[in-house]
Formats: sequence, C-alpha cells, structure tokens
Amino acid sequence: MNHAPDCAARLLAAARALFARRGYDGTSVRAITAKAKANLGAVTYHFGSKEALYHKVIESITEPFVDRVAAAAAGAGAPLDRIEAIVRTVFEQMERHPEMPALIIRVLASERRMPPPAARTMQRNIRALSETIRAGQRDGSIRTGDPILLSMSVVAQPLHLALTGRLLEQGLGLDRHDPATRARLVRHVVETVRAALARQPKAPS
Amino acid sequence: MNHAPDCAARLLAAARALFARRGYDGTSVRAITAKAKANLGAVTYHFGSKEALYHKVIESITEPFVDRVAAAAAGAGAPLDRIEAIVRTVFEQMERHPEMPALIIRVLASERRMPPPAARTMQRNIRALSETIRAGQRDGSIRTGDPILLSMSVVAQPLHLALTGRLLEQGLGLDRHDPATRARLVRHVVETVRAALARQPKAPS
DNA sequence: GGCGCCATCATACAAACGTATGAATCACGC
DNA sequence: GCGTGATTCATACGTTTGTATGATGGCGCC
Repeated sequence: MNHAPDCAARLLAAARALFARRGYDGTSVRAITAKAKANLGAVTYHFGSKEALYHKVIESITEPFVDRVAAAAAGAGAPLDRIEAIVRTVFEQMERHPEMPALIIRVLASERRMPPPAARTMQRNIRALSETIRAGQRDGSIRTGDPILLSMSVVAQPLHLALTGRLLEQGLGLDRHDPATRARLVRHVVETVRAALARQPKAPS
Repeated sequence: MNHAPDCAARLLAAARALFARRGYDGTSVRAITAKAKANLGAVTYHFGSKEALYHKVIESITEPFVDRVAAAAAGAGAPLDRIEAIVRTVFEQMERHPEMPALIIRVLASERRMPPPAARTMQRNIRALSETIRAGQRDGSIRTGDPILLSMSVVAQPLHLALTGRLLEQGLGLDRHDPATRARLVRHVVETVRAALARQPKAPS
C-alpha cells in the first residue's frame, strides 16, 4: 500500500542510489521498487522501462549541473579564478548528489551507448572549461597545452577523488562526511588544478 | 570441440575484455565462454565460479604492474623524474592492457567488496608514489601538500584520459590507436603532473 | 451514481542466469 | 590395451530478470 505521494520521485531517488552503487546491470527493478516502497509494475508505469528510468536518473543529476558550470565559467574574474569556481561548482554538485561521480564514471567505462543527457553535459562542461582555459592562454596566465586535454585533466581531479574515498578513509583515516575533511579535499584539488594550469615565468637558464 | 590449448587462458582473456566493457554483472558466463570458444561448464571447472574468474582477471592485470611501478619509483633520478617514470609505466601498462582503466575504475565505483589483488595494488602503488612525493618535498623540488592526496591526483590523470577516449575521438578527432596520438597524450599527462607537483619559487610580492 | 482517468497492485511469462553434475573423450604412463 | 586423472561437453535445475497485463481503488467531473 503506497499512498505516499510522488511514487515516481521515490523511484528516481532509489534508482539513483542503486545505479551508482551497483551499476545498471547489477541493479534489478525489484531492488529499486523495494527501496522505493513501490510496486514492481511502477517502473513500467511511470517510466516505461528500466532503461528509461536510468536515463531519467542521469538527466536528473546532470541537467541542473550544466547551467551552474556555465555560470561559473561566465563569471567575473581571471580565467584561473573562474576555473577554480568551476571546480568548486563540481564539488557542490557532488555534495548535493554523492552518487554523481560513480554514475558519471560508470557511463564513461561502459560500452553501452552513452545516455544523451550525459553526453550533452560532458560536451557542454568541457566546452565551458576549455574556453576558459583558452582565455587564460590568451592573457598569458595559463600555460600552453591543448585546452580540451587540459579540461579533462581538471575534471579528473574531483571525480576520481570522490571515487577513491574508500581508500582515503583507510589510508588517511579521513571521514568523508566531516566538513573540515571536505574543505581539505576541495583545497587540495583547487591548489592542484591551479598549479597544473598556471603559466610559469620563464626559467632563467 | 575445443582442442586448442589453454582453455583457461582463453577464458581469462575473454573475461578481461568483457568485464571491462560490460562490468561484472553485465557479463554472463555464457558470453565469456562463447567468446573463448569454450563450454559453459569450463568456468566452473577451471576457476570454480564466475566471481573467482573475476578475481583472477583483476590479479592477472595488477600483479605484474605493481613491480613495474615500484621499480620506476626506486629508479635513479630526481623525485619528479621518478614520478614521470611512474606515469609512463602506467601508460605502458594501459597499452599492454587497454581494459585496465575500465576494470580498475569499476572496482572503485562498486559497492562490492574490493577484490584483494586490486586493493593490494592500489595500496602499494599509492605508497610508492607518495613516498616519492615525500622525497621531493624534502629536497624542495615538490610543493607542499598531502602526499597521498597528491598521489591520487597523479593517478587520476592517465586513468581518466583513458576512460574518456571516446570523447577525445569526437572532440578532437583523435585516433587512439595512432602512436603519435598516444605520445601526445603521454606528453600532456607528464607535463600536467609535473606542473601540478613542482615547487614554484616564491613569488616576489 | 456513473464514467473516465490515473495510480497501484498482483501475477504471469519467457528468457536469462550461475552452478551442479554425470557422461564422454583425451592424454599419458605402465 | 588398460587404468587413471584431466578436460570437455551437454543438460538440468532453481533462481532471477524485465516486461506485460488485467483487476482494483481513488478521485474529479457531469
């Protein structure tokens, strides 16, 4: 008896969590409906199929994200500062949706056709980043290098750090839910990204 | 009729490829045996179970790798050079086993217990890296920061770039099988890692 | 009250899954 | 040639899977 409102929303939340932890194939419709306290037929009813639910999950995470990244890239300030703002936006998004790194990275690792919302998000984010990098290269604050490759190197930092959280807990005794720890990780990534991109003065040789 | 030798080796190769592309749950024993031209019962006979085969796959990729990373870390040269050597070792391993990034990353993303060989590899690689980074911090060539976090930032680069190969092909028209392209990617990551780690002289303010 | 629409439910179904198992074949040594 | 162990094979089995579908109840409108 599921009389609580928003069955579809509960399914979406359950699916988000389970697809992130177990992957698409490792998550059954029954596991999703059990977690959402919904009936087995609810997935077909509300979404049409398991795959359509999966696409909706990806979309629910990525769509709001794109605008935030674009806003950070379009903000005021030097290119390196704007890239820092983008990185902080990524961290905020991961805090809002802790499943995001695993979901995105599973999409990247899979031979399955990429869900359109994920593909759009990646393209737009990489474009926002690489254009900001180009601006920095033009004004001399960012080193030379391929802007798209540099963009990917930037995005790799927060995503992989989120994925390796388990190792961090064991290796450093960190508590991922501790705000001070989170701030430390953000600081680390921001410093690393800035160091990786900043143009250095010519070495006197 | 499978009279060809090394049925177990064929299963291992087929499983390696399929686990990387489809993940553990998305790969059926029947798909593996079909690809290996072996009988359905062969997996249970040679490995005991699908899961044991999976562990063997992970082990077959990671075990030789650890020694190579340790050798690169123990080599002669400045810490930054040794870190570059480690990065090149990672790329060589990925060239030898193109499935490696996807396999490793799926392990990281999964809620499933980490296969012991993968856990050992990661610990040892991170240790080799972070000790090299500490040496660089002691001699002043590498900037301050947590060595383990810095190690993870280093490893994220080649892995992520390998995973996003599809996007690179679309965004840059790159052919991943082209040696010149590979060299370009290696150069990019090496430069990025060195830039991210190198200690900068104090800015005159 | 009846109707239509929506949402929930329980169940059925065909297909797929990993494992188990006994039979058959092969390879090797004596 | 025989015996033994290893390997391959075909099949069975219980379980799980995603989808389909008809029944039922709730709600709003006429």
